[in-house]
Amino acid sequence: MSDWVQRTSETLERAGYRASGPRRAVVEVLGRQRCVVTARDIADVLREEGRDVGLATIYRALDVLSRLGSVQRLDVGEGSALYEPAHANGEHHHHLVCDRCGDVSAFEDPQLERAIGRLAQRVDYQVAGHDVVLRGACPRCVA
Amino acid sequence: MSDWVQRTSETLERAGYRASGPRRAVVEVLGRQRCVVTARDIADVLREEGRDVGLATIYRALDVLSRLGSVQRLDVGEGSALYEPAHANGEHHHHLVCDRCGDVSAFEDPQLERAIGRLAQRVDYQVAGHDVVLRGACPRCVA
DNA sequence: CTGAGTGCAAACAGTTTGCATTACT
DNA sequence: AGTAATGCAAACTGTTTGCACTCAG
Repeated sequence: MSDWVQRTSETLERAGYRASGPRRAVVEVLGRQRCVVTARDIADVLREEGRDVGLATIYRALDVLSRLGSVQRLDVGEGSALYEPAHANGEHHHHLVCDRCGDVSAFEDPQLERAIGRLAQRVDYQVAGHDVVLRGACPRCVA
Repeated sequence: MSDWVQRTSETLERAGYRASGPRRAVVEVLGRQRCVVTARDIADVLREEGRDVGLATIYRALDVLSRLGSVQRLDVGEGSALYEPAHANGEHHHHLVCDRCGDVSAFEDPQLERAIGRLAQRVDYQVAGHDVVLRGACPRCVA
C-alpha cells in the first residue's frame, strides 16, 4: 500500500470518518494514479476490478478528500473536474494541457514555486494554495 | 469606445464575421469589465440596459471571441466559466480566488511571468498560454 | 443498535444545439 | 437575395441531492 493511501486512511479515521469499503476502494485507486483522473475514470477502474462503486459515492469521497487536503482538484474546463492525490510534504507539480487532444501532463519547477512563494507574501489575500496551467500543443499533436 | 472594443470589432470583421447588434453588445459589455465575468453576468448587464440578448447568443459570441484570442476563458470550478477581455500587447494578469466567498481579484507579477517564460522553453509542449490561480482567503473573509 | 455511508434515480446548473425567424451585407 | 446570426426551447453533461437500505463501530 502506498504511503499516500496509508496517510490518507489515517487522516480519514482521525477526522472521524468510517472505514467503508467503497471509500477505501476510491482511495486505493487514487493512490495508484501518478497524475490526474476524473470521477468517471475512477468508476471505470473500479468496475474493471469488479468492485463497482456508484458515481455519487465517488463524488462524495472526492469531496471529503479534497476538503481534508488529501486530494487536489483541478479544473481545466474540458468537461469534468480532474483530481489527483495531494502529497503532504508540500511537494507538488503543475500541469501542461494540450489544447488539441486534451492530454494532461505534469511538471515541477522549483523556480516557479519560489516566484509564487514571494508573490504570496505581497498580495492581500491569505494564500493557501495555487495552480499553474500551461496550455499549448503536446509533442504528439505538434508532429 | 475602449481600445479593446475597437480592436476586437476589427478582428471580427477581418475574420469575416458580421457586425450584428447582439454580438456587438456583448463585446461592449466585455470592454467595460476590468476583470472576469460569467455569461450570465453579461446577460444581466444587457438586460438592465434594455438590450436583452439570449444566453445562447452570448455563449456563441464568447466562443468566437476566445477562438480569435480576444477573450480569455478561466475555469476556477465554481459553477460557471469566467471570461475577460484579452489584451493584445501580451499584457495580462492572473487571479486570486477566495475559497470562502468566491471573490476573484487580479494581480500582475513580472517575476512570475519570467519564471514561466523560462519554464516554457524547457518543457516538451509548445506552450501558447498559461493561467495562474492563487487560492486562499480574501481580506474581507480573513476579518 | 445507531447513524455514517451507499446506490439509485431524480433533480440541477451550466452549456450546447436544432430550427424557424431576423437582419447584415 | 442570400446567408450569418439570433432566440427559444429542448437536449446534454457533469455533478449534487433525497431517500430507503446497508453495514461499520
